[in-house]
Amino acid sequence: MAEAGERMTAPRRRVLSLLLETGEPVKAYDLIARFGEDGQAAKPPTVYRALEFLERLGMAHRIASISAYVACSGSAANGSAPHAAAFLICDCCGATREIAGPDQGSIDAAAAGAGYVIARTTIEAHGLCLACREAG
Amino acid sequence: MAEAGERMTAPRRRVLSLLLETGEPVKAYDLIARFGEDGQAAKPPTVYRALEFLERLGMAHRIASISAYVACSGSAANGSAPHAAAFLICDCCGATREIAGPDQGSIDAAAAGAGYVIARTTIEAHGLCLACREAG
DNA sequence: CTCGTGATGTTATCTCATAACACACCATCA
DNA sequence: TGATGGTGTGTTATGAGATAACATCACGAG
Repeated sequence: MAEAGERMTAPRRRVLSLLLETGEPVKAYDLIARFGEDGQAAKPPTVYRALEFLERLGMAHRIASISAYVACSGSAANGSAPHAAAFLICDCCGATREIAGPDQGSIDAAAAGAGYVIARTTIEAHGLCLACREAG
Repeated sequence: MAEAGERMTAPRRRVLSLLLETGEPVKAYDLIARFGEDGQAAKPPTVYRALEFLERLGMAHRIASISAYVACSGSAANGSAPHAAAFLICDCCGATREIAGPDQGSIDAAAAGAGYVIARTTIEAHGLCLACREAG
């Protein structure tokens, strides 16, 4: 997966660790604030560059509709290629679940009909989770 | 579609008009800059509020991955309900096509399995359009 | 006419993200 | 072993995207 010469360095590992600890989508500036083990914040480019790296390797995803980042819960975390991501996002409490994307093939087919070749697809489904519906 | 008491007022009409004129995704601050017929810019909340209204009625979509807005090219422009949106986005030239989303039912089913009820789904597929592939 | 809801105008500020440059690390190959 | 080139990091500064809060206005219902 990684291009030759790419390394899992300390800041990248640190950002991945923060994403994994959290388990839910995290804002970039939350990562920046929590970056230093000693409570020291990082500079924004440090974290954004790590996020770009992790996303490129399929170990993290950006959820654009809420401007947040999350560790990949699928097979990519184990070293497979970057993959299509699909998320269920609760608009009430923010709880987010990554699910299997529905039929990447149909998107590719529709794209081919329009002349496009697709590299990455993100599906973001907003609604309410069970707990928030029950809470009214 | 519209809630009782909601009106298509002048600023909303103006923003929709700008979106329709453009035909491609437009940045919010481009709308702000072009808002006045006389070249006067609008204040950000004017345009953001109009965009929120248009999106709520299914007449426009936000494409979060590129922070842009586009008039809906589907049936919603004619007055149907807000609908799932799917976009093909060229990472090279920015050309964007709205396509029929693949099987909203399968997303709803997957969401139900996780306890979620989905209100809005956006699919954003990034890749290259035909022209950009041919251009190398 | 008056009241309530929805819409607008305005100021200020907040959050998100990247450009640009200098320097450090590390494998490799002469 | 030391020159080299790609990759990564640190730092400063700034650009871009979006919203909070509050005052005022427009309009339809009663």
